[in-house]
Amino acid sequence: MRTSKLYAPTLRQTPAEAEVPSHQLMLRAGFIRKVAGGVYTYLPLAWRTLRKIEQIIREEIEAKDGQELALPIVQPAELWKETGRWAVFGEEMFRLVDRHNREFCLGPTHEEIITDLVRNEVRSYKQLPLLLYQIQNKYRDEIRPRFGLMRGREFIMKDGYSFDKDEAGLDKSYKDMYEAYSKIFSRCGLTFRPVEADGGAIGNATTHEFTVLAETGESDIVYCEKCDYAANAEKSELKVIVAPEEEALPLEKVHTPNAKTIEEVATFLDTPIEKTVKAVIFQNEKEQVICALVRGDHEVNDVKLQNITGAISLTMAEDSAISKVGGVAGFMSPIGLNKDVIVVADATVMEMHNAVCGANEQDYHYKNANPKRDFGDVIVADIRLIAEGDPCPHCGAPVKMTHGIEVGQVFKLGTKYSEALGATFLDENGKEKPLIMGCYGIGVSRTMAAAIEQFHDENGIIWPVAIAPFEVVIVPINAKDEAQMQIAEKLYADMKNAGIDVLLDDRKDRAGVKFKDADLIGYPVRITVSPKLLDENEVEIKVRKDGATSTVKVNICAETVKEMLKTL
RNA sequence: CGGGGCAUGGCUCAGUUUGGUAGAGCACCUGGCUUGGGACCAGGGGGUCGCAGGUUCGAAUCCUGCUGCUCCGACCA
Repeated sequence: MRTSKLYAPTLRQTPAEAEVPSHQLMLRAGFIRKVAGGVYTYLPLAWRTLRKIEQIIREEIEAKDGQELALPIVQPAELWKETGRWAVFGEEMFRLVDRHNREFCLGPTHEEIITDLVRNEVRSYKQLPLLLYQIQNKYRDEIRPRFGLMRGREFIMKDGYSFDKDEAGLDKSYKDMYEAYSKIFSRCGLTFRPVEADGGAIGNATTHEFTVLAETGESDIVYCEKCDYAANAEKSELKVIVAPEEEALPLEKVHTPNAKTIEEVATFLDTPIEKTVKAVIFQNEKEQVICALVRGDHEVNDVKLQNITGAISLTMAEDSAISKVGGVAGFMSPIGLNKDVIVVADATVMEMHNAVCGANEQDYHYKNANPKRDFGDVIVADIRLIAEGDPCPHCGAPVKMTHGIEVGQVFKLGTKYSEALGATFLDENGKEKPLIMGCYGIGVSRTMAAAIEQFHDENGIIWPVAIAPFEVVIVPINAKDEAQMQIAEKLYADMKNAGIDVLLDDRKDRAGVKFKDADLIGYPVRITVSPKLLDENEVEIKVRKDGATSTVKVNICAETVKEMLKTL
């Protein structure tokens, strides 16, 4: 490919709409253009990178006997109604109606479709295990698309599904995919970490997220440096902290004017924050009010809370809902609320003595609240969010926290979809059983963005070789100079013959322009054909990653670069 | 959905407070000159100022409504 023919319009200035590096750089370097909120065109450079990522995925999944197929994007509502997810997905699903008024959606994921396919064809355990996958656009009408390709409404996803006859088979399929994913992200050159994640609505399902470590990541990751524990913060379990025994004092109502936040209350009453109880009020999709109690210095883990209450969605409660259950925002506690409220207390709260909590009355709190005595009937559970320094759930050492971008997830589904859709097979004994399923996703377009988040500098992108749009760019300082162009053309031909993915920047622009573009787009290696080195029959090699330069004779340049690419 | 901000040529923005008929830099076209880090000179093209109403002799500017984008909070690959 020659740059003069390449459609890669670069921008000198950063478009105002972009906030994070990957978004800014993909716009500037001519990788993407926005068409609508969360919807982008992939230009040739982006498409080359995406195809390279996809190819790596294909090779690794097929090494585990996965087979690629293509499921439809347009999907009938009936299948989704069979599993109940037509309602569950809610606003996030792009829905459409055809001329006969039949309902469809644009696929946000494909469990329904794939299970429907398999239930009609798989009859016997002899046909198992089965691993099917596809790579295509997915559609989710996100509340708030942002960060360019990191959270789009249309995005490219690899989704795979395994079908097994028993748990042991599922364990094997899961392990296979876990290994394949580790290889995929390693081959893409990414620094990543598989972390334990929350199984969500499917109870205690086993699931791992593959997370690329990056500042701008939206996931909070906790990890332990002592052992190999790593988990999504919302998943991590916490031990109960038992406060030292104290004699229970009588409950006392105290005036606390203008003290609404827990810090203000603690300061006002001169009480350590560890002896206060914080109430956070949510409401679920049925508008039931849920009062979550944690120690004053702790935070509520809303994912855990959602699982425990079985809520489909949880939002912060409105003031009207709070007053309906007899509470006053800012002065909440379970003491004195009516029966319409669901109270969930963190296990640590129940072990506290003589604590401070709200009095459900403007400007009043209680002192000496003893949860076991005073809080009445409450659900006790682990609903606290882990924080830096909390003990590691495995070994007890203080945990660290970091941010990550979730690029993949492996999930043991079990029989959730096969039971809902009646996908069964006959086992060795002729007995009908539901298929045991697993599902495995990779955000392909997000992986591209994550790579940029992880590898860039003030001059532009720094692609890992494996997923760079081109591995090498040849830059003749002056494309109007015949001697230079002759060398450049020779190198271009040599490298193509050597199987190098090479681009020739034959534009008649000044050298500075071509250098700036090369850095911005981030080709791993740049070859400069310079009049200075012409007499020696040499050219310069520059590595994008560390800026190292060296010179090499023209006749061995291609093989030198070929070797060099293996080590970058 | 709640809360901020923005909308003027392809891009970045000025002009809006105090109405008077649209401007800069970059990009683009032509010619010249130039080639190791986003050159220079000369000439040129391109905008019904997001949309719809209204006020006014006159609206990018004032008023009303809408739309789109974007950032901060609850979802997800």
